[in-house]
Amino acid sequence: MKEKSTASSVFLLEGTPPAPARKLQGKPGRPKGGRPDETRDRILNAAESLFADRGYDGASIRDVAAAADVQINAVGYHFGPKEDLFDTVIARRAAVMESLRLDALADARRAAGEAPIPVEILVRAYVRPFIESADHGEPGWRNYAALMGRLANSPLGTEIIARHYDDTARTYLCEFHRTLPGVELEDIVDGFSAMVAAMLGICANTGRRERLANADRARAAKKSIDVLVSFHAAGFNALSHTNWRT
Amino acid sequence: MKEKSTASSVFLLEGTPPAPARKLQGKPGRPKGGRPDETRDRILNAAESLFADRGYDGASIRDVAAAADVQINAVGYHFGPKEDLFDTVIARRAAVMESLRLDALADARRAAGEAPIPVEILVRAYVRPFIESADHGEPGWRNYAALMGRLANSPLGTEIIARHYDDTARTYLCEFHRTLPGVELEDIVDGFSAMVAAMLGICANTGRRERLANADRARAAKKSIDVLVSFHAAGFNALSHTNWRT
DNA sequence: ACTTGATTTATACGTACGTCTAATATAATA
DNA sequence: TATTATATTAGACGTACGTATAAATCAAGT
Repeated sequence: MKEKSTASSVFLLEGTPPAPARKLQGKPGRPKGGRPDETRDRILNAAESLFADRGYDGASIRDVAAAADVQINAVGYHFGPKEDLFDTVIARRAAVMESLRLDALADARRAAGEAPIPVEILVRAYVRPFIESADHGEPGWRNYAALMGRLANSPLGTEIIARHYDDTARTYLCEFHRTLPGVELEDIVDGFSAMVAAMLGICANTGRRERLANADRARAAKKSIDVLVSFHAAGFNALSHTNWRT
Repeated sequence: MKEKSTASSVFLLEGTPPAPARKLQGKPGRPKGGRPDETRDRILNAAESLFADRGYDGASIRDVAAAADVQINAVGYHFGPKEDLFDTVIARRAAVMESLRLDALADARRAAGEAPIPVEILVRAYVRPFIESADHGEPGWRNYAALMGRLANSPLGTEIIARHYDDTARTYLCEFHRTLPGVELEDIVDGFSAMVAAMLGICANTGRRERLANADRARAAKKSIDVLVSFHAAGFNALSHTNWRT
């Protein structure tokens, strides 16, 4: 296995420009005008899409290799065992997403000054990067969002999510706590979990919402975000107005 | 070597392991005091637990058979192909759950008379049977709840959920619509989806909520239900007070 | 009592899986 | 230029998978 900085891969997330003709040669050995980073990204994109569609166990390394148009062993060569490939798929976009969320939070903090950040702003700052990326980002983001939704309630996913997303979640929870000082942390966490679950459900795009609403197509991302924000901000506010001593 | 050899039979005879506790006899053929229904339930319970832990592809028929203490082929004999086994696992509890939910809705309708049913009552009627079953029902309900959570955002799960749960969902959506007449159906469906996602997230018991709240153990089901109901009822009410003009 | 069907054990088949090794050709480096 | 490192092709290994078949044994109907 080789050790390599992920900087190039993250950079390539912005867009894979040329899409060079593959299968330049059927010969073994390092290809002439080879671009290893492009190969790595092709494998990661294929894995992301297949993991999203079929799950970790349902997507085989052979499937990934075929979709990426590489030999089977190229996958193991670049990413090691299957679990490492999976984690790499999650990690490269988790880093981007968390940075977007922290940026949005920093903006909100700047706008609020010393005052608590309004709940609506907090909710929007957390969910908007995810939903918008899944909607207008490169197609990979849509697969990634579906994959995260599928992972949400699984043991494997929980471990990975903890590793990549808990830090930012805690940062947000502190802000929620500051905005809602009378609410117990456990209740805030329940609301936060509900918010995340709803966000993932929207982006999973299973078609159930459209079916139940008798709609012929998915709503615009902007409307989804607005409804989600309004709904969950009201939920958070209700936590401080409720007396649980029933 | 296609011909069945006698050597293998001899090997198996001398390799007979110590008889397991449950095995009344190691002989082939229908067992003496056999209870086929009990065998079927054992297989379904084992499958339910393993599908919940490892997912559809991650749990093998061999795993299920071993956990149920039956031969591999007993599974296929009783339930057919793997997909049919999976559907049977879902179906048996879905029928019970939907009946509990429709009962709760009927009670609410009776209490409300001709008036709209309050949102809090609707939310509680839908989520309480699920959360309570997962909490103090037979242990299989906990596995079932975890399995449903894992299924929620997956293509396979979507198809199965549609088949078993959409009818009742539509019935509830009608009531929500009656209670919130000024709200578009699509917005109500968004709220309903958020509610279901939060409910499943609670019952999936991944431990993330406890970790983020620095809690050492899960909250009581009653408190979870109360928070969820209060939170989501407020969310639904916000849908009618919001102007989506932008 | 006899026959038929149901349920179990035992075993096998063909395929797909994740991983590994070897060979080879280019890139990078000294 | 010589040498090492890297990226690719090709093939194989051992295991596990879902499923199928045969035989054995008991239950149930006649």
